[in-house]
Amino acid sequence: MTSLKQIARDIGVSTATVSNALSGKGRVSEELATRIRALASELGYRPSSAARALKTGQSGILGLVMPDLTNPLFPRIAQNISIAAESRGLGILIADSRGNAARQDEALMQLVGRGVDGIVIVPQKGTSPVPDGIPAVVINTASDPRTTVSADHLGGGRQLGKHIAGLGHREVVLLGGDAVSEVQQDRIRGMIEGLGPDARHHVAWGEAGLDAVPGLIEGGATAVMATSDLIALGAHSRLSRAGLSVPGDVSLTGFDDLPLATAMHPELTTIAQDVQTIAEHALDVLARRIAGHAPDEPSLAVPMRMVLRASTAAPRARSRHKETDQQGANS
Amino acid sequence: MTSLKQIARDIGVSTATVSNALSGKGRVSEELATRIRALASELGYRPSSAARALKTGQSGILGLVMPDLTNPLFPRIAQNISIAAESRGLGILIADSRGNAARQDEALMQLVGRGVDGIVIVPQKGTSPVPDGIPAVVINTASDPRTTVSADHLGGGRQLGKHIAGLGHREVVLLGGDAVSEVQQDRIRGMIEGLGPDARHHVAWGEAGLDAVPGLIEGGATAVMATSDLIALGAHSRLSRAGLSVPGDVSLTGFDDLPLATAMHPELTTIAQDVQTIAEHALDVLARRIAGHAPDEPSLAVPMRMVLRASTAAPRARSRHKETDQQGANS
DNA sequence: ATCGCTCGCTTAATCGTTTCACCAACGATG
DNA sequence: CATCGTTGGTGAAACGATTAAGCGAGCGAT
Repeated sequence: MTSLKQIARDIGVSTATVSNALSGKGRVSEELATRIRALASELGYRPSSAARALKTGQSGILGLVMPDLTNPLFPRIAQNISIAAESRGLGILIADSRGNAARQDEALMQLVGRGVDGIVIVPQKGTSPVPDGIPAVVINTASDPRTTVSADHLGGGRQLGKHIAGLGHREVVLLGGDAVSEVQQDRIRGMIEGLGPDARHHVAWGEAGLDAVPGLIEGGATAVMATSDLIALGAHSRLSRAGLSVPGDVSLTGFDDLPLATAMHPELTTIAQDVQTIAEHALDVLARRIAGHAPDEPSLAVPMRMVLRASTAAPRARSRHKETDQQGANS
Repeated sequence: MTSLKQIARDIGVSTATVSNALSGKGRVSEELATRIRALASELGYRPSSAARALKTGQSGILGLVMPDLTNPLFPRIAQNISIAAESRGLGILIADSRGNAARQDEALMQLVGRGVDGIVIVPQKGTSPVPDGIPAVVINTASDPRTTVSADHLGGGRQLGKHIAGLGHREVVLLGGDAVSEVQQDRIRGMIEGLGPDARHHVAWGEAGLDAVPGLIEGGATAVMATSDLIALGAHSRLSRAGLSVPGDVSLTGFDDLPLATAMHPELTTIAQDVQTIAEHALDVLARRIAGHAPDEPSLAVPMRMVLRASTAAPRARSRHKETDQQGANS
């Protein structure tokens, strides 16, 4: 490894001068500076990040705590955080908390121990860790007061709900995967608001909820809104199997705009997070916190973008409309 | 931040003694050692990783270069690498090369610049970077000579091929996403070998390939084998739309056992990579390379595990079997 | 001729840890 | 009693970069 000392000796100046020449900070004659830069690049000089971190107290590395990388949405966040970090000259050290709240805290401490300058947290379902002694931002849902930035899940649900209601649907199945997740609760709340008071809705969760879908349709519902594209796919399969076509008999919406949304036929109407904006904002705030400013900023909800595809349409006029056979509660 | 010096001053010994007591390396009386450890944990002492890295020349951090985090398979690899690294006391610095070969080299250099001890590379399609001056391992496909460890894509294809042939299928559509990818080529080669000489096959690529599926089935094929679950999903949708049922009319297989494989109905027969073993092996080799041993090890192909689900069955006897209408070439 | 200023560079301290060489004390040994 | 080995510790030099302070030289202004 070539060090400042090497270059300094070769050229015949002090290390301070070399440092100044390369960083452009002190006063160095232009002629000498170019000579130094030339030699540095010729020797393939790379400053030791360890030494720099030791001296400056900044590692230039951020920690990223993810609940579970295998959930298809999180990698998108990870990728965008990573890109945003890179454009700021920062690196990303990831820690996967593997769906476990205890591991989440441990991961946090590990990152701190490795000397990261700040931490981005996408918390486990139901938790909101508040790390102390280190700048951090939290990406979750706007309804969580400790969140720094998030997609506007509520508003996203509202958009989809309005879309479905606008098509004329008056009885809708709302399908969630996990009732513990605040994100999913927000999405469903939003959908309900968007549907408005004139539409009936049935909320169903998990595998059992999926299995209940054909029955609910038979009971008069004309649309299924899922809190994730994956769940929508499950619903679609069950509908096909029951002989119901999308969007002919049933309209179907997802959430997140995963790759599978376009792999399905019909392609899925869904709603996409603006992950890039979220990542940018998160890093902006984090940078400010690291710099010591802005101890408390209001949390930001980034609007979601609806992606209209082929899985939604106006409800088909039914021959026999069972008004009475309503399952589930209106809440 | 509490430093060794602090503790040393508080207890009244030298920093060397504190360092020895905490690391258990030098000779320190048991009584003093416990006293030091007690104070250290009381003050919440965290050794400065920067200082340690500077002194020892080892950062304890590995770099991970990924082609594209949004591809659903890679996060699984990332997660397992991250877990394997953690159990070895190492951290993972990720770099996403965003489907771009130039960015891949750049990411590599960035990681080196950040002082990582070694690098794990999952290369872009068609590339095999050989970073110089730093220990590295490559995860790709066994047919690439520069690969360190990979899933046995060839063998996996073979297993699926045998399964399909064993069910009695004699005319099969092989569906790939991207002909440039060596991994997909290996998978298809394996499938062909597994099907054996008695079965006819049609190889088709990409979107156009997907659209050709119903026609090929009409022409007499009774099974579709895709090189990825996502592609299988696309095929499934097109089959349903054409009025063909799975597995009644057509058997369907995927690759990778993504979450969507069980979200579909029928659940998809597919084949899973043993990502954990791959990650473990990769890190073992990398650790040895970092330690300076084992400059060249034979590349390892980790067997894949077939997951039999509901999307495959024996072909239904056809009323009119068009022997002649064969599209595509047998290679 | 002298003062003060800027320019261009050097000196040296510092970040926190690790590690090697050395030393003092002390009991055991020949 | 001189010698040896062991125990428990200290001192100090690194690792590589940053940065404040200092210093001689040249030069224009007074």
